[in-house]
Amino acid sequence: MTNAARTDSDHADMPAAGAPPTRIQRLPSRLLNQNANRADRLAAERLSAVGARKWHYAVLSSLEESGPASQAELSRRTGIYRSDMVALLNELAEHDYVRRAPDPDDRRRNVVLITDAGRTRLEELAKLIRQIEDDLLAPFSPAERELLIDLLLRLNEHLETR
Amino acid sequence: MTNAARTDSDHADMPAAGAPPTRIQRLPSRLLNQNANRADRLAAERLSAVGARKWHYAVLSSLEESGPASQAELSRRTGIYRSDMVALLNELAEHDYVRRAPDPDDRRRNVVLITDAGRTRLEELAKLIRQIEDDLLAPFSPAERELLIDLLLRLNEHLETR
DNA sequence: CGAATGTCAGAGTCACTGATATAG
DNA sequence: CCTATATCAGTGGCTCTGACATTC
Repeated sequence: MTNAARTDSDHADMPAAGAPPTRIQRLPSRLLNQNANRADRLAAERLSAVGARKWHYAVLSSLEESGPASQAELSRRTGIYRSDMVALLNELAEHDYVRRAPDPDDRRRNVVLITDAGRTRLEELAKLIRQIEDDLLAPFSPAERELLIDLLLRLNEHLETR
Repeated sequence: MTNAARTDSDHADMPAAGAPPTRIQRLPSRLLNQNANRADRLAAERLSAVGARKWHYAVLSSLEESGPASQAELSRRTGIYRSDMVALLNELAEHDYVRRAPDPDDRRRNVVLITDAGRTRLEELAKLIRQIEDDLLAPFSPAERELLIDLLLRLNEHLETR
């Protein structure tokens, strides 16, 4: 009735793999969730090995790609909430990967800049991320990867406005 | 620097839509997450209007599609943890959508069955879910929907084993 | 004045762990 | 004896809300 040799508290009492997908397994929302969770775990595992989280990469990457920005602007770019950005930047600043400087033109703002150490860190994380994404998409051909990303981008755009 | 007329605490300080995607916006793991969250919110909103959650549908659907099962078996089918299944079944049983009967062949088990009321509820939820998925995938042609689901299924299979 | 910024404190949800009593 | 089942209690992470002082 059950399957292989697994002790009690494994993952979530896994199904008998290889079976044809049930109705709920074909639900896009479910598929998205399951894939997101698994991809996240994979990424978190690898990144925690170097003491990083994916948000670190997101922020550093944005700073390098689009230049310095206020925290609110960074928040917009990355999709991370203003309120959560604070602690995140604290983490990055502790390691001197970023620096906060008061904006002379607008004293409400901090200008956040990436440091040299931050750039080095970013390269390290970028390499890791590339490996992770590559493992993630291992079963797909380059064309399929493009296709998947494109579909997800379009879906994202559609859901953005609800 | 900012965009339209939005009060302070909207969503997450949204980006200027329509811009070309940045590096991080093209990351599959990020795309999956964002889409999953948004799809979830959409589903939760609609389902809460009739006092349901997506897990209700998952369980009822599984019972109808694959027949009665023990809680552990249901857990395997749906991917919901055994420990979370308890409260979920309590909710469903309160409304008499499912019933727990002791399994005569194995007194550790409860056999969970769907009731007539449960079947009616399932139909109601299935209709809602169809609408939700339809809205979710609105921008895609039928062929593209199949494609997306197929890609996500394959990805899921791949990540299942890590 | 209304709106944006950085910050903090906390809610709600979800995946997940661990332990226990009971039964195979 | 080891394993499975149903159950309960609790953790950790993440999204998200609300409020506040300061500045535009």
